[in-house]
Amino acid sequence: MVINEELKPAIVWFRQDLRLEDNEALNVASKEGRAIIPLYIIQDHLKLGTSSRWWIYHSICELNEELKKSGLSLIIRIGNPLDVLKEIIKETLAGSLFWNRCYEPENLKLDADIRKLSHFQDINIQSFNANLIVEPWEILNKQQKPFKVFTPFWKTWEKFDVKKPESLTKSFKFKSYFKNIHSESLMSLKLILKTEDASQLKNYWKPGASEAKQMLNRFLEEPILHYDQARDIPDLFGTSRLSPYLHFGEISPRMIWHTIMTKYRNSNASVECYLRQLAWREFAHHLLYHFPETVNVPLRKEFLDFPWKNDKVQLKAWQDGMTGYPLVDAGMRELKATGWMHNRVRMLVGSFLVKDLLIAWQYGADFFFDKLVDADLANNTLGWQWVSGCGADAAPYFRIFNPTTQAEKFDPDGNYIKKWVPELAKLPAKWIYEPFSAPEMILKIADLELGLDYPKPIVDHAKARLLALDALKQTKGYD
DNA sequence: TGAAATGTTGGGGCG
DNA sequence: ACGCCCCAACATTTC
Repeated sequence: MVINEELKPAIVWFRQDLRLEDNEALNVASKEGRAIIPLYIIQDHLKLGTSSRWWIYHSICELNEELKKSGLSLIIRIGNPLDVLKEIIKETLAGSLFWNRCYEPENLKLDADIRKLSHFQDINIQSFNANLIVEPWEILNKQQKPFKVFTPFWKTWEKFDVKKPESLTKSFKFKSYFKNIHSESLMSLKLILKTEDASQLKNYWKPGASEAKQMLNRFLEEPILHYDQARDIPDLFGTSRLSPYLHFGEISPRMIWHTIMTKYRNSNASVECYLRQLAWREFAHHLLYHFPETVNVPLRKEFLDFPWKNDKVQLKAWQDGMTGYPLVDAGMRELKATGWMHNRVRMLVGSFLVKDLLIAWQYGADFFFDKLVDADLANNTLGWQWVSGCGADAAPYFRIFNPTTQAEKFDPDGNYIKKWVPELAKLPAKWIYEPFSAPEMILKIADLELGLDYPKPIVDHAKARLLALDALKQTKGYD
């Protein structure tokens, strides 16, 4: 039987765009007037962290609910996307396949393979931009090369128009596909994603597009106006905490940008400071696209033969939040409990791992990728290469954070430390940054025995700093 | 989107 | 009143 061209359904493949609003692929498909097959594929080969798996499961449930309200039901499949897509196209005789672009090297490779399907099948394959304000290849410097420094990138980025989000009306109903198609159940998805490995995250997060919008609105009510100051205090709700929602595309950067602009037309310094952070996200994607090898390899090649120590026992102490430096440990424990860490503290724990412990940044990046709910290859890579001094616009090698000074500056009352390292809660603020310097009497009163209730420092920061400077100085390119 | 070392200045104590 | 020293406080340089 010949299927009328008009009736051929469109596959909308959801990837890191788990929302219905400002979703180009979905919009275009619905405008074509075809029946829509919304699809999500658990890619069996894709690297997914423990926290990401938990997040995806809940996000998919949400997306499914939202789709149902609009008359669609999400099809979930497991496997190699190329095979899965071939199968579904064959099954449904789909006439179009749409998705919104992802920018990781593996995903780009995959996209290229999938596009080739149109050589063998009569199918309209298109991808769209819904996840970045400016795509990585759209920005180049005057020499037609990618930017390696943030500020000039930002100056250029700022000048681009930000496309207005185009959204479907609330009561909109999609045309659904008439035939039943096999889909994995949410229950089996839950098992496959091993969500129980991170079940404590439910105490801190609610994945999904509607929560993303609420969080944005809450942030725009007031916190954004103090962002430039408050963002450095990990104990405050000074940052937007939208990173996981942005990573999974439960909210789009364009939605954020336009909501901010509508509310604060004459933007003040604090608002601009926040917008810069959105640009950092785009800068990270820019770098990942142009230098895909930097996922594993330092951008600055003189770091290739850096004499890392990579001590496994110290790595474990860092991961467990048992270094004996309270702010470092507070951060690592916040990460373990909540799947998130305040950025100020990310910089400190990063500096500590790489420079105090001389453990290669890749170990830190792997651990973060597994534990973070906002695990994002572009952002994670940029962050770790930045703190190590081996990346683009990186912190110079001699910039070594002092865990005590940072704590005094950014956790002035020790509230953040007390929250995540409760065994130190009884210490007076004066000693909470350096329990190992406190007099015996103070420790006794605080009911604290170092080495028993809380570890002694695993390294002496002052000595570690000198060793790091020495090692870094010998790195080629610095003399 | 550091921190430590080194340099400079100026007020106060004191002979 | 003056010079000298000490040392905060701040500025500059260095890693």
